[in-house]
Amino acid sequence: MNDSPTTTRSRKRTNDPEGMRKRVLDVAEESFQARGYHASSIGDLMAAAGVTGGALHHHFPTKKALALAVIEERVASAVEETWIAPVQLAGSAREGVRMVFEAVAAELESQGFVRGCPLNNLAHELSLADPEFRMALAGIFSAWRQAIADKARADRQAGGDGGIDPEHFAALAVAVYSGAMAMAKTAQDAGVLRDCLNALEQGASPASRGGAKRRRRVLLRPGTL
Amino acid sequence: MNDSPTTTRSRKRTNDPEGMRKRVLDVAEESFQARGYHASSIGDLMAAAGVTGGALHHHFPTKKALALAVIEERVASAVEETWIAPVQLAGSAREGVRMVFEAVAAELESQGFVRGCPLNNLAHELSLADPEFRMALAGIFSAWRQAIADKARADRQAGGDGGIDPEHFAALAVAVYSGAMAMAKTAQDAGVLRDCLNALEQGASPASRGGAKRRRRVLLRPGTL
DNA sequence: TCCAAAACAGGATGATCATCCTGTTTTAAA
DNA sequence: TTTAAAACAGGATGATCATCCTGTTTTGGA
Repeated sequence: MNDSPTTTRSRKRTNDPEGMRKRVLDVAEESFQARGYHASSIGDLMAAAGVTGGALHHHFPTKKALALAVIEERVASAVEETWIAPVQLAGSAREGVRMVFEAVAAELESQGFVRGCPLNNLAHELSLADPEFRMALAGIFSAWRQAIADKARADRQAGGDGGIDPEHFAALAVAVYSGAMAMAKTAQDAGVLRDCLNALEQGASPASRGGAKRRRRVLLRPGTL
Repeated sequence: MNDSPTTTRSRKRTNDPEGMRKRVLDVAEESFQARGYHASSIGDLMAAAGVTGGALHHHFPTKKALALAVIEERVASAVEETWIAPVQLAGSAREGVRMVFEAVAAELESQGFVRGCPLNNLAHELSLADPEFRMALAGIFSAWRQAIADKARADRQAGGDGGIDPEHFAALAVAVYSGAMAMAKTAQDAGVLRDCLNALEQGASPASRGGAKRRRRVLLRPGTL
């Protein structure tokens, strides 16, 4: 923002490597999410973070190293906070999934636009670009699925009766969320999250049960952004 | 190389605007799928298609115009051939979905690698980049969902018995496929497609508690076409 | 205090990219 | 045959990009 006064030579500099690294990661996480990896130039990132080329290069020698740090430190923790912790705290895997879907849908609707799932956004762009990217992203998907499967397994043991295979249920939950977010991002409408949750909870069978289903109102005006 | 009747050394050029346009679209479709939009340079595309800059610029003035053509002419028809037509020909929406999942899984397994869903790949990278991209991609998602919903609606009328809302079922099917393909691409393993299909067909319920809930009977016998 | 390493500054560099421009050849209608 | 537009060739151009390089300042032990 502003530097030293004009007349006084306040050339005092305070090193703050952790803070500077954090600012770069903040900006990179945001830009990768909004514009993607290839569309985010490090020049833009430098300007947005207020960081010089030397400083950025000191902390992240290459753009790839920066992206890897974003994936491992930010995307992973976003999945952890949004999905893994809530599911572990929920009464059951099924209920945890429902709560996350509803929480995300509500957040997107109040926010008014959809930028998509950070993990899926980067996974689509980078999985085939570099094996290191791919492995880092695959690990996050794996942890995500595992957390849901663990919860479902615990449910099964507590309830005594076995339902669907926990691993399969976890794969389904992650897939539905990922795909619904893709559609929500493209349509800029979070309503599809509710549609999918609704279908999931009704048994996912198109013609197996008569009964009441209700249509939910979409709060977002289509066509915005 | 003596196919020309005249032995003059005048290099005859034959204009083939449609063929040249097709070659460019072929190469662009392939590269956008494998590397993405931003990672595909038009220089690479020119070399791969054997086309000069002037010719490429004549047919596609900008890279954006080329991508829009790929989306509208290639991605849309890929979804049509892979999903819409098979679902319409299937015995039911549910069965059509199952057949597509299995066909894609089998193809990916024999192929040995996973490049992902063309629509989702471009949707993730381009939906937020440009409103024209976003609308073109949203239209394909919409047609995809609509085809499945129409089929499910027809099933319901034919069967008399009403199940889940056809629109919701369609959203779920597209979401599960999209998300499963994202995971398959990142893991480079198509097995998750089978996991998700398995979970879908078992009712998507992770555990039933103490016999309070019974597995729902599905109207359709397996194996009918 | 001294000094080496870490932290930071900021310009340089070469490569790459999408687009544009001028000119030539082909095509089809007049 | 004439002619104008379409089709194609291929280099030019300026912008952008990621990385590197040289130098300066700060920091934390010794």
